[in-house]
Amino acid sequence: MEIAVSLRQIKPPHETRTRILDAAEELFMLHGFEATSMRQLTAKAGVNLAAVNYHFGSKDALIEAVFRRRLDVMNAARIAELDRLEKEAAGRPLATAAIIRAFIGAGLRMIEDARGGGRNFIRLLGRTYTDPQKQIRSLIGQLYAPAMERFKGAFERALPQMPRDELVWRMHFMFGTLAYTLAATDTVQLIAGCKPEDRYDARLLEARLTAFLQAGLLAPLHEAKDVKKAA
Amino acid sequence: MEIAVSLRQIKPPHETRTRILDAAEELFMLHGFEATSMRQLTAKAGVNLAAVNYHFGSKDALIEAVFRRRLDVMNAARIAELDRLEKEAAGRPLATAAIIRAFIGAGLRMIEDARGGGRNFIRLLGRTYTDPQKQIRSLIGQLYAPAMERFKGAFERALPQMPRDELVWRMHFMFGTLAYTLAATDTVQLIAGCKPEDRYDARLLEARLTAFLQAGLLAPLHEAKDVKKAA
DNA sequence: GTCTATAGACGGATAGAC
DNA sequence: GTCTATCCGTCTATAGAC
Repeated sequence: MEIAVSLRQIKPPHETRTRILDAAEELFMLHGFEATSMRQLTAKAGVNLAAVNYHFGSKDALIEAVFRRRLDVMNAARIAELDRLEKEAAGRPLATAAIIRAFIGAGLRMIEDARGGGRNFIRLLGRTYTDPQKQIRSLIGQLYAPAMERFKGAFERALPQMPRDELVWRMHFMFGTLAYTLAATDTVQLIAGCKPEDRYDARLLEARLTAFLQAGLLAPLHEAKDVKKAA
Repeated sequence: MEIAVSLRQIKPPHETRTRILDAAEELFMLHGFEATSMRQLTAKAGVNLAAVNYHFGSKDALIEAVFRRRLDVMNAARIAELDRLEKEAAGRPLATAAIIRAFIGAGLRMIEDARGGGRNFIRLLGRTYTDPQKQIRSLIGQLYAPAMERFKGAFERALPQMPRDELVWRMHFMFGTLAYTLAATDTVQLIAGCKPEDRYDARLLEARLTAFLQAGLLAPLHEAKDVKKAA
C-alpha cells in the first residue's frame, strides 16, 4: 500500500546528499564553481533541481560542504600520522623527510582513489588554494589551520637552527609544489611526453616529491642577509 | 567646429584597447574569468559596453589578448637572458642557480610593478596554470612552449647526469613552486604573521626561491629505483 | 569608433502540490 | 523529501543610430 515507504528503505536517507556531493566534486573539478550550474549538477547526480537548496541551502553552502567532507578526515589523518611518528621517536626530533611524508601522504593516497572520487577532490583542492574568491580560500585556510600549526611545530623541532621566517617561506614553497603537482595535469606532458600512468603512481610520486622537498627545506641559507627590511 | 576630431587627438587610437586590457587584467585577477562580467569590466575601464566586442570580438578573445600582451615579452626576456648567459659562458655549462634565476627573474621583476598592472598579471598567471578550462591552459602552454624547450635544454646541459624523466618532474615541481608563490597570498600569512611588504620584495624572494629550488633540482636521486613501471 | 537599446539564453532560488 | 513550474535577475552579444 505504502509504496513510498518501501522505496525509501531501498534508498538510504542520505544517499541524495552523497550523490549531490559526488557530482559537485567532479563538476567543480572539471569546470570550476562558477561554470557549474545547479542544473548540470543535479542532472549528473540524478536528483531534482530543488534538492540542492533543500539539503544544503544554497550553492555556496554546497561548495563548503564539498570541502568539509574530505578535508576534515584528510587533516585528521595527517595529524594522527604525526602523532604516531612522535610517539615512536620517544622525544627525539623527527627526520625532515618523515614529516614531509606525513604531510604529502594523505594527498597522494587520495589521488589513487579514482573510483571513490578522491582524485577529483585532490585536483579540485590543489586549484582552490589560489581561488579568486576570498571566502573560499578563507574556508580552506580555516580547515587547514590545526594541521598547519601542528606541522609547523614539528618542523621547528626538526630544524631548530633555521630562522622562523625562513621556515615559514620554505613551508609555503612546499605547499605550492604539492598543490600544483596535484592540480596540474598539463605541464609534465608539455615539457616531455610523460607516460600518463606515471602521473598517478603515488609511490613514484612520493619518492620524487620527498627528495625534492627535503633538499629544498634543508637548503643552505641564502647569503642575502644584507637585504634587511626597514623596521 | 569639429570637436570630435580634437577629442580624438587627445585620446590615442589604441587607448580604449589598453584601458580594456588593464581593467580585464585586474578584474580577472580579483574575481576570475567567469565571475567578471563585461558590464563590470567596461564600467571599470570607462568605456562602452559594446567596445569589447568591437575591439576583441568576444570575451574569450579578450582573455586570450590579456595573456598574449604580457607573456610574449616575458618569455622573450627569459630567452634573451639565457642567450646572454650562454654567450658569457662561452661553451661551458651554466650553473643551475643561474638558469633558475633567468627563469624566475622575469616574474619577480613584474611583481614589483604594482602601478603598471604587472603584479595583477603575475597573480592571475600563477592561478591560470591550473584553470579548469582546458582551452585556457592550452593557450598558456602554447605561449610558454618555446621558452620551455629552451630552458629544458639548458638544464640538460647543466645536469648531464640526471635522468631525463627525473629532470622533467623536477622542472614541473619548480614551476609549481613559482606559480603558487606568485599566485597565493594567504598561506604565508596563515602559517605565521609575515610582514605584508615582504611578499613583494623581489630581491628577498629571489634569494629564498633560488636557494630552495637549486637544492631541490640538485637533490640526490631517490632510491625508489625498484619501483619500475611496466613497459 | 562609440553609443543605446534590446534580443535571447541561462543563472540561482523558491512556492506550493504531492 | 521530492517534484514541477516559474519568478526575476544577469549574462553575452548584436543591431542600428550617430
